[in-house]
Amino acid sequence: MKTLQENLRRRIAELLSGAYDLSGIEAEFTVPAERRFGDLSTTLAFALARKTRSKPFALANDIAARLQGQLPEAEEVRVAGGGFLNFFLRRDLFFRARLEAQARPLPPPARGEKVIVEHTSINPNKSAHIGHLRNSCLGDTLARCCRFLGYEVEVQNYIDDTGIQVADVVWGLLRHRRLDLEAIRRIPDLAAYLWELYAEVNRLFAGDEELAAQRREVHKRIEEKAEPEYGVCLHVAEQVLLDHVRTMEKLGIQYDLMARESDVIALDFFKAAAAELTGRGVMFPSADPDKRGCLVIHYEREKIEKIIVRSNGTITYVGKDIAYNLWKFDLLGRDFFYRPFHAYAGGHPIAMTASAPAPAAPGARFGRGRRVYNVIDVRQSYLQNLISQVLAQLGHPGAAAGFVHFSYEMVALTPACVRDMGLELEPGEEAKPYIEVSGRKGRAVKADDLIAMLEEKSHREVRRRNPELPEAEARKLSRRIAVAALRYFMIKFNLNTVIAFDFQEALNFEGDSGPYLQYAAVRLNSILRKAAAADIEAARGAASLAPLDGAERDAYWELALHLSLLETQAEYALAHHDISSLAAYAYLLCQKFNHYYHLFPVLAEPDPGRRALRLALVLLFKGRIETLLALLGIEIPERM
RNA sequence: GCGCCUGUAGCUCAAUGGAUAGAGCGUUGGCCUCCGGAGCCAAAGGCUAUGGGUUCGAAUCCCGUCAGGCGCGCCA
Repeated sequence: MKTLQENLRRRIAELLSGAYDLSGIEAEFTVPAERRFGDLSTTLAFALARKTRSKPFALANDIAARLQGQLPEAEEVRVAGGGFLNFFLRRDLFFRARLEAQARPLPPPARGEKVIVEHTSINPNKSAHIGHLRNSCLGDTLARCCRFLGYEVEVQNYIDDTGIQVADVVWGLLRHRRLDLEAIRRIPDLAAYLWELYAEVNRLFAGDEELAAQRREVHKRIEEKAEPEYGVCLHVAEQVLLDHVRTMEKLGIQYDLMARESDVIALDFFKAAAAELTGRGVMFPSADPDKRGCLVIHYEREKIEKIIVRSNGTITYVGKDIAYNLWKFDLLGRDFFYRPFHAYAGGHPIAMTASAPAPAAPGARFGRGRRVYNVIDVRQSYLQNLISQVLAQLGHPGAAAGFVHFSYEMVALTPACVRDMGLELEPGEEAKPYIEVSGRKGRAVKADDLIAMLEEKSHREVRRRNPELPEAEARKLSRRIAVAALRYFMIKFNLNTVIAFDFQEALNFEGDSGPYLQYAAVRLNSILRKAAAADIEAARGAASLAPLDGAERDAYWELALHLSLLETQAEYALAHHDISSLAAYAYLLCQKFNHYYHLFPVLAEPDPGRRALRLALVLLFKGRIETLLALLGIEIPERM
């Protein structure tokens, strides 16, 4: 399809070049809402009319006359709706090309461009929650999308293992619960244990100066590598990180590199960045008396000074993040050391940064991205914009252009949902549209709990429909369905839509949901199995749509046309940062398919020509939906 | 105060400046004489918050107004 659109665009430009100045105007094609308008539509005439200040309708008619009969792909060009140029494709030719492409799929074009996707990046001090799931599902789908389009992709997860959040639970373990490292090592599900503890210590800290001072002291001792705090901190960060990896692996989400903040600090990345920043005058001593002794950067957008180096000489989060992001583009002149961290069941390794040469270091080279996607929620826009500004100020326009804050709105809880979870509402919160998810306040749905609920519901449904299925099979199937439901739910909304989390909606397996997509694919596979058993063969080669009668031909053609748009859709999703459009496309395809096979059964069709054509469409659909659902991280089960 | 985002069916959301604003849930009514009902068909439900403007064309772009959310720390 892509080449079809490109061919059309090029031919049109050639045919019109003598008559019109098309500079700055590109023919973009869309599929019109109704087939009677045509198969592909372009608003070229409107754009040209605007430019030349002429009437679009007359212009469109002239263009149509010049194109008529000159395009090998198009049967006819018509003008409608005041100036739309509508193309009616040569259907048999098009359909044969689709069958051909299916039989001999081409690998994606190599882009020769490395893309880094940073996602997840959860503080390693407690289990993951639903807010983190949105991040990871978006990030993973983005990474899959880049890979599908031919980019080399590296997935990084940034671990803030030195922050105050980890210090909080270290304080809780050592001073509040009075455990030693050995006792801490014996805690079975540490991340879940800390989930409770983190909320508890934050309640204790609130308004207690004495405890707040203790907390600062613990933080300081961790920074100074003093025992037992430092050892407990390392243990906690590593164990919780492994817990996050396990949680995400359930959803088919994998990482290539864990980048640790402690290594950014130990290797003094900021020193290299600071030299550049001061050299270029981007960072300078503040003239503000309140910020005496601080080094700051002027944030142009909001005309404020952001502190990068505190008066005591320590570096803020932003400072470390600037250094880390310079490293991602290979603009720092320094590199981490690396060590193996973990290997997935399939063999894929995760590396972790290190601050000294490691004995069994992985061979892969990390970083050196041409484009960097930071999947971080919208609340960090300010800091991400600042980094982008700094990249430009340091004389790296390419990096500034390739730096993308892949920003999305938060997941929140409705007041009703908070109450259902047995949690207290603060005064005034009842009237709010939604309430922020907070691990600190213990106000969140744990990712593992939600996954378990989805598996439980899915298991009940599976059991009801397949009572004879062995239990192990039923469990495996339930997991796949749960993953589909969750991943689809997390990406189906626009990025700037706040998800006001609702159990009923998240647990929905009907209609606009992941399991609906799986169901369509499962039904389709069932048809193919029965066709194979009955030795029915699909049409191929010089197929023509002629054996189909009117209504079916239109429905058939409609589906074939939409099936061809997968690559176009993926490119659109990436270019516009619109992951949800892929979910919508998948849903549209499955709806169209369900509709089609209800009207036009394959196996019961007596006419062999028609039957072979229908089967060819089912096969075409199978190929496309498998690819598309893989892009969304959704597996297609044998049955369900 | 400054910066960013949002307002669309009863609810939750779509709609790439484009043709008659679409889905799901919920409601009402139909459909297995079947290739599996996690499905299909149909009905009801809309002054796209509001007032202007730009455009051949506005839910979409611009300016006001109203209502909500997020960010702006020598936390990370």
